[in-house]
Amino acid sequence: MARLDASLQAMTGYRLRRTTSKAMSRLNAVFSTFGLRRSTYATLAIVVENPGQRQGKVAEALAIDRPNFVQLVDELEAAGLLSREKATDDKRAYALTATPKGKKLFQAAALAAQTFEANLTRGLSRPEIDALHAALELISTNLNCQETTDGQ
Amino acid sequence: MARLDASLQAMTGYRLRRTTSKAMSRLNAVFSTFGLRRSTYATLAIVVENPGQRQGKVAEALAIDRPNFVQLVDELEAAGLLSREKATDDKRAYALTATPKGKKLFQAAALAAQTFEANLTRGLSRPEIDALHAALELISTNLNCQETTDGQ
DNA sequence: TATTGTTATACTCTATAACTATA
DNA sequence: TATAGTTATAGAGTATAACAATA
Repeated sequence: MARLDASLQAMTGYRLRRTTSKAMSRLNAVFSTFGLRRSTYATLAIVVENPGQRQGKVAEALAIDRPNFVQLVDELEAAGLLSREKATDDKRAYALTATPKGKKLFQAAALAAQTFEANLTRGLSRPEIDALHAALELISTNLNCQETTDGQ
Repeated sequence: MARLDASLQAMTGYRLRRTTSKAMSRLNAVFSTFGLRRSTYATLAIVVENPGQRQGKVAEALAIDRPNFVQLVDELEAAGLLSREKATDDKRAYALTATPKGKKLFQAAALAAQTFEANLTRGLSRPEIDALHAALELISTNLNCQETTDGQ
């Protein structure tokens, strides 16, 4: 007998889960050397590249529920990596901006992330990586549409 | 400006995470109609298809830490879906076997899982699905090998 | 000594209800 | 009344140390 999970391996969902789980664990290890996790790195990435965006918009872009995002921003702010500034046009809202320290840390972490990416996709050609991304995109789209078709 | 996470989208790791996260959430919803979760379904699948396997071997196949697997088996046993039987050759070990009720529930849940799979991969040809699986397999292999090469 | 299953524990991620201050 | 950010809380998944029974 080969693998006990032979029939599960036929399912894309199972393969996605197994591969992603392992990859995310390793990626967290990469970021931990910078005092970051995947979520704080991703937050920093968006804030560095989109200065002044509102907190809620950043949370939405990352598909993180707003209540959970509050503590992420707290953490990054406490570490001096970004700052909350009152939005001029809406006193309820905060605009997020990366500090110089935050930008610098992000650049270093991004380099490590790219090295990780290269190791992750080693053996895949550029067209193969593009095809992988396209397949994941299509699956994402299918999942969005399923909201409607599932209930029938 | 397009998407706030534009640069993150260039990374396979990020795409894997976003797509898989959404898919797993939906898959849990599918299994919940059978009183199952992904983990209990996967356990049931292996036990149905590999009767008499030891608890530790099943946990290992699913990459679930043994302490965490105990409560999964407890749950399935309490629901009358599988049974623990003392292994004949090793008094420490338990052999897991699905009950008739467990087999029946698994068959029904497996059908729902296949429907979910079809919706998930809608728009992908069989060769494209195979290529996706191969890419995920290669990435998994790369992740295993990185254990060695990362530290250098 | 090492291994199987177990207990206890803790940490992260995720999800929801409800509050406040503004709009 | 709705929205932005917040607080509190609860559940699932994950990870580790340590124990009893057995090998």
